[in-house]
This record gives sequence, C-alpha cells and structure tokens, in this order.
Amino acid sequence: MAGTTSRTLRHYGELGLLSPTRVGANGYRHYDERALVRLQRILVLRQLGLALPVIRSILDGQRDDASALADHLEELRRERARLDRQIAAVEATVRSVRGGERLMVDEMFDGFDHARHRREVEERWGAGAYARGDAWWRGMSEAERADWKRRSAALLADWRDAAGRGIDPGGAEALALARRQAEWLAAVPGTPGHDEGRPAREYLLGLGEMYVADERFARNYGGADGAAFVRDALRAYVAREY
Amino acid sequence: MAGTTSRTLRHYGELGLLSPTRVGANGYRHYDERALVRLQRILVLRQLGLALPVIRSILDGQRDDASALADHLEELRRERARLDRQIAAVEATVRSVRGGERLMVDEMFDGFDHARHRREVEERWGAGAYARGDAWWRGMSEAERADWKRRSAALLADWRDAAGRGIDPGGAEALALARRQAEWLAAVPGTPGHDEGRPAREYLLGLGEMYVADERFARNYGGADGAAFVRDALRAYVAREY
DNA sequence: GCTAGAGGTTGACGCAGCGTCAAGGTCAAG
DNA sequence: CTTGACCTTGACGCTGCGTCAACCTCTAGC
Repeated sequence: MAGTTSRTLRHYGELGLLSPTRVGANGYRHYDERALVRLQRILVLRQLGLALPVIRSILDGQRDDASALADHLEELRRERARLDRQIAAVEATVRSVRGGERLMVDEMFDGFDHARHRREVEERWGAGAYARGDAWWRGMSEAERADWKRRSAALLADWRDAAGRGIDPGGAEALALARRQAEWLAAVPGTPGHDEGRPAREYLLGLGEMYVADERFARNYGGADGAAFVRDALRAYVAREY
Repeated sequence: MAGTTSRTLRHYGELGLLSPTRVGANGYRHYDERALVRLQRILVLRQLGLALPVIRSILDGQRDDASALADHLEELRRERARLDRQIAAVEATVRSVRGGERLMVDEMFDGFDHARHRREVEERWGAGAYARGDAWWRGMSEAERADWKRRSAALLADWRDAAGRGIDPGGAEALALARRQAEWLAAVPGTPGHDEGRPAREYLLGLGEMYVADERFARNYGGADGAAFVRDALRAYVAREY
C-alpha cells in the first residue's frame, strides 16, 4: 500500500477525489487499476501545487487542465513576487539591525511623515499604517529607492518654487502640484486611502495642517509661508476633487 | 481602533502576545501608549513573515532578533527555491500539454524505468514514486536535463564496453560501475531509497531482473548478455554493500 | 486452538492566523 | 424608549493531511 499514506487516501475519499473501488466486509479499502491511474494523476497535479478541489474538477472533466495550470502559474508567480519582496525586506532589516540599529525611513518622505511623526500617524490612522509603509520601503531595491527619493526631491523643489513665485494656491498650477502630492502619497502602502487609489480626504487635510504646525517640515517646503501655501493648495484640491 | 482588526487584537491577547492594558467593566479592551508601541513592533515583524510565537519570544527578550531574522531569511530562501522549482515544473507541464500531450520522461533514464514501465514501478513501489520522479524531472532546467542525459549515456556506454570485454561481473571494475549505477538511481527523488542516499536493496535486485527480462531495455545495455552482466554486477554489489 | 505481532480500520484533534457569523451587551442621539 | 452603531465573547472554517487512541483482522508459530 505504498505510494502515499493510508491517511491520504482516506482524505481523498472524504473529498470525493478518489473513492476505493470496493470496500471489503472488514472495512479494508481496495483500489483497482483504474483507481491507481487516477491516483497517479492526482499525485502529479498535487506536486505542481494545485489545490485538491481543483484537481477534482480537472479529473472530472469540469475544468480544462491547461487553463487550470495557466491560472495556477499566475498564482505561483504572484506568490514568488511576494516572497521576493519579503526576502528583500528582511535582508534590509538585518542590515539595519546590524548597522546603526536605526531605521532609515526618514529618507523615504519629506522628512516629516511616518518616520518623525510616527506616533501621530499611529494615533490617527492606526499602527498598521506605519508597519505597511515600512515594509514597502524595505522591500524596494536600491534603484527603486533612489528613484523614489529623486521624485520626492523634485516634488519638494517644485513646491518651493511655486510658493516663491507667489502664485494662487487655488489656481491650475497649484492644483496640479497638489495632485502630484496626492498621487505621491497614495503610492505608499499604509497611507490611508492607498487601497482606493487616492489618499483619504481627512488624511490630506490633516497633513496640510501638520505641515504648517511643524517647523521641521515647514523648512523643507520653504518655511512657514511655503507650508501654508501647500496647505492651502491641498485644501483647494480637496474642495474640488472630493 | 484602526490599524488592525479587533479580532486580531483578541487573537494576540489569547497568544499572550499583547494584552489589553486594562479591561473596562463593560468588557471593552483598552491599550495604552506602550501597548501601541509593542503592537507596532509586532506588526512590523509580522510583515516580515515571522511567526507569532517567534515574535513573542523576541519581544520578551528571550530570543535575539538578529538571529531570529537570519534563521527566518534562510527559511524564506528555501521556500523561494521550492517555488522556483514548482514554477518551472508547471511551465514544463503547460508546454507539454500544449504540445504533444505526451510526457517526455522517456529521455530521463535508459528508456526503461518509470516511463515505459510505469505500471510495474507503481505496483511495486507505489504510485507516489513515479509522481516524485516526474516532478523532479520537470523541475530541472534545460542545462541540467542535458547534463543528466549526458551522464546517463556515458554510464550506458561504459556498461556496454565492460560487458563486451568480458570482465568479471564480481570484479573491481564491475563493482565500480554498479556503484555508479546505484548513485545514478538514488539521485532521482521517488526512487526507493532516495531518502537514505542509496537505492533500496530490493529495488536494485528487481531492476536487474527486469533489465534481463525486457528486451527493450536489454538492447540499451548491449543485448541479453549485456543485461545479464549488469544484473550480475548489481547482485555482486548488493552482496558486498548491503 | 491460542497468542503474539504486524498491519489494517475509524474517529477526532492539531496546526497558523485570523475571517466570519451568531447572539447579545453598551452607548450616544433622537 | 427606541434605533442604530459599535463593542463583546464563543465557536466554526479554511488546507492537507500527521498523529494519536482505541479497536479489529490476519498470519505465523507453538
């Protein structure tokens, strides 16, 4: 009775995946030639990682094996991508634990968000928000991180420039900047509204206020006036788009 | 109470991972600042894929986070390797289903084993043996398969040569060949004895007999005489080594 | 015929990490 | 007082079997 354990055969019987050909008076289950061929196919498909109910539908002819395998392949690839990111994140954590023992998430944003004001973010949006953003950041490659930082710096520079020129925070140009800011924020998992594709209304407004209130941030955006400009632009944006 | 679901917090409470700071008379659970910091760390570690009990031992200081992460990283890498093989195997299967609809496992061996005599293998060693060997073969890269085929062909040629020279099947040279044959067989997952690092005694002996009995195989090994030589050499090998 | 031992059987729990009811208590608002 | 929103505690479900525990069957030796 080798090949698999009897427990497995029993399990398949319960699932209706493979029933014994006949059951003796003593309760012993017997499998004939055809059943073994079926078992053979089951085991091959199982090795490929297919779920047992899927295998059943394939063997019963209710599902095309080629399409089932194609779907499964996609699923496997997604899983591998997830694993890759997780591995990268763990590696980054190991390095940072070995090194400065400090998380360098500060580089991630404008120096304000999550990193410095983690507690505020957590109190308002839940502790999970920080964790998700952190994992996302760690899972990026060096190149991706560099690209992100470049984009962040460009956005900051454009804000400073716009504020310096004294344009209308409710005008078209400021609106475009606010939209970039919103997309930039929404790209980060953990940001409230990330799943919906745009930041939560309250998050945007609250962020604007915090920008003004905290001089460490304000400095990045060109001082108190710059921060106020950003806040006003975000307000106008929210008023129009939400 | 965002960040995670209340169910999750309850779960962590049951695991002793994070208990509410205080529980009101109404049964409501409350978490203070320190608890939230702890939750924060829990969520970060969970994102990295660490198991909850491991997280607990880390947070309780019973386990070094750096070593735990290093172990975990190894585990993740193993998992990814497994996934890679499985993906390769599924891809190969998709191709073969699209193509000839026939499995080309025949190339795998000397043309005798599993492929042609699947039924015999299954009857004697269980249906799982074939499935494992099949998955192994599909999981190999083209280069690995080519290498395996080259090694197989070399082994066959050496057998034919030895048999042709009429050497002693119990002698040192035949013994060395038998050992190569045994290692070659044991390398295939699904081969009886694979896990122990050498083929099962009965498997080797039975294979020798089948080689002689089946002319399709015998041809590969240089006719009936060649097959008999292989069988005798395997017998002698078993007599000495098992 | 008796007995030991090998090998078979059927429940049923366990695992990892919660999601998801069901049944019911709490609280602020109208 | 009622409504509705939000909280609570069980307890089952999911995946694919491994692993007891308690018990039956069959073969072999005496």
